[in-house]
Amino acid sequence: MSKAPVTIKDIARLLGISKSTVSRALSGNADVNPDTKRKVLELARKLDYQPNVVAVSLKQQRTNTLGVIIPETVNRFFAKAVGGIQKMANLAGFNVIICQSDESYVTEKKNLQALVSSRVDGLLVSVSRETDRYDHFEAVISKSIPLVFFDRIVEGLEASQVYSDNYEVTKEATHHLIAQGCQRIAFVAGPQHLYNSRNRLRGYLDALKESNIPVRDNYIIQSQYKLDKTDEYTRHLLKMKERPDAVFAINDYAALEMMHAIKKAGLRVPDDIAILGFNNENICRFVEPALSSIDHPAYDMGAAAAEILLNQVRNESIEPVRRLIQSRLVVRESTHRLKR
Amino acid sequence: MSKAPVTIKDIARLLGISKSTVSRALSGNADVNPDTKRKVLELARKLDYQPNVVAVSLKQQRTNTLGVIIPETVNRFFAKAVGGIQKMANLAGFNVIICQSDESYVTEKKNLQALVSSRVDGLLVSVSRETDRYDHFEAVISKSIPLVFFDRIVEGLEASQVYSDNYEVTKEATHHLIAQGCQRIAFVAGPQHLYNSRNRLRGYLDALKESNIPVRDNYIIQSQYKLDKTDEYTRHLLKMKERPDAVFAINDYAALEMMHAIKKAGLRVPDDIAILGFNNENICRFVEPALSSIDHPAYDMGAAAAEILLNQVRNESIEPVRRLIQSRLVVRESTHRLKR
DNA sequence: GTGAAAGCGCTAACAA
DNA sequence: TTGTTAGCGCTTTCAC
Repeated sequence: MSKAPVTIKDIARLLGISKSTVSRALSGNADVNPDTKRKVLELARKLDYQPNVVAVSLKQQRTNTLGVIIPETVNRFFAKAVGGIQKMANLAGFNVIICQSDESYVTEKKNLQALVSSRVDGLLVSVSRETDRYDHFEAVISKSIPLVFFDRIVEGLEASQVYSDNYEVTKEATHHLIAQGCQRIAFVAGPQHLYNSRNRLRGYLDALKESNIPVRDNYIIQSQYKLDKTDEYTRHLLKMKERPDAVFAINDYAALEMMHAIKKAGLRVPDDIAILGFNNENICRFVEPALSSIDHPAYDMGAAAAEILLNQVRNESIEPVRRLIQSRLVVRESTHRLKR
Repeated sequence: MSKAPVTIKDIARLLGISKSTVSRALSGNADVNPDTKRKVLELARKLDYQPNVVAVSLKQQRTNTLGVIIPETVNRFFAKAVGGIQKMANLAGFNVIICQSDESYVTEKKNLQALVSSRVDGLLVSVSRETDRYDHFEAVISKSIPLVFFDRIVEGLEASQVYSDNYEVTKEATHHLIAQGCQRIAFVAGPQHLYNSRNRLRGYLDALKESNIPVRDNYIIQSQYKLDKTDEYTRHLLKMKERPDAVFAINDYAALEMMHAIKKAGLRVPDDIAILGFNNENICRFVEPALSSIDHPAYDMGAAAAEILLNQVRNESIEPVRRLIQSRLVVRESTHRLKR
């Protein structure tokens, strides 16, 4: 039912000129008789002519489009990062296609192929939790398609990386808990094939070591892949003989869920158990006690990644770049113990 | 620097056959000598051939792509709706391009033009808060591009709509507050040119009317466009001579912020002031008191909208459809008063 | 300043 | 079963 869209051919026919002239008039970067140009622009506007970017893309061998793969849009961190990406891309006149891997390697690989097939000019990727092999990225790199990882980065590939200092900030946060008098600090760790999860765990362990606090394996909880087991962890932790006096949660929502359970169990936060979140969602400020957390500038990471990618796309030089974006510890009530 | 991607021409040359044969072998829906076919597929895999969908799109005059315009990805409601859209689209072999209007009419219009220029096969739109005229949508409709509005719908256009019963559920929720003994119910209303905001306000007003509770204008707060004035509203409400005994917030985050301020002011929720949110975020369950809210099935709305659109795209019939998705009131502690 | 023609990668009607 | 050809909408070289 769809009417055929207006093309330069239509305009040319109606004006009795050739389509090359119409093209030139429309693009504006070639000499065209001002009078002809005016007529063309007028008619184009009147017919609501929209250039067919599909045709332009085919001709130019570039789509002015960036492909993005993130684990999930409902994850606020990535939603914000996408905001930064889109901002930068649009400023540069680029479109953005967003795919979700749903934390699945298989889906991530399919997304990648779809984006390559769509001939995006470059790729921005935050890998899925499940991804522990990188053949699909290697294929992209061998095609010389510019690729920038952000946040959930992959090491050892010829690709740029925008990442935050998970190691440093986690170490700092652990020291902060220790300074509050906490000695039995539980830590919920993510999958260890992920760069970020590894660094967080390292930061935690090194902080303990630096403070001569023995590491106890049963305080380290290995979070599962997909299932949300926060409920289970919490019960497990509360039942321990030597109950932890602090918990480093895997994110803010898990922290709040834990806090809820702890309070239900008749314990006080932070005096019995201090809680630390991850991501510094808005909501941290509005709960009681207000939740301490670690702030990652998601928007900035997305923007930085897009900036690097756009540079590579335009310069045709894809020399890998590494950019660190600073995270920071935000101390609120949930980890602020009054000194005794 | 980017290497030229492998094309069917390359495969044809390497195999000493014509590119039409390669095309046929690859597409699989034409008679090709099984032996030739095998050779083609083998070489294609070996060279990691990815069909150029740009060329296919130009040829076929359809892109197998849906365009989506939402106000913001950081809004969880839309993030979830996008999840539903992508699921349906991918099942049907369609890609999705997502644009954010940032709640701006101008950006929305630009997004729309970009998507039309990209020759998407259909459009899914939730209008920006600022949008109060619809010329840009009319232009799309006059081009016979299938268009489905979801959640933030527009009335009076030849387009399909997927919406939730804001009127009914708001009325029900208001009656619930009244049943709890609330008589002075404050209501934070959204911009009245928006269909949803209008219906919510209507629901609230009609409930009061049905219960013979006089409407008091100063209990109705007109929320501003962009600025988050929750802080200001709350102080204003708390300072009133006849302080409200219930507040209908504009969303869950605003509700939590209000709850926080109310508690800080030494008042109890729900006994002094009951609070009702909107959207039923996960977090509602983990705050104290747990927040009553209204649940909108965002994912389902997105999925339903995509389903309708895909139908129209495939059938070439764009007879507008209206689909209602049920919302529901979720009562928790923040509006549950013990009867005296 | 303008037009004719070629070609981007692919599909499909037609011919062989 | 296969090859030839035309053409999707656009840009760009070349010639005038």
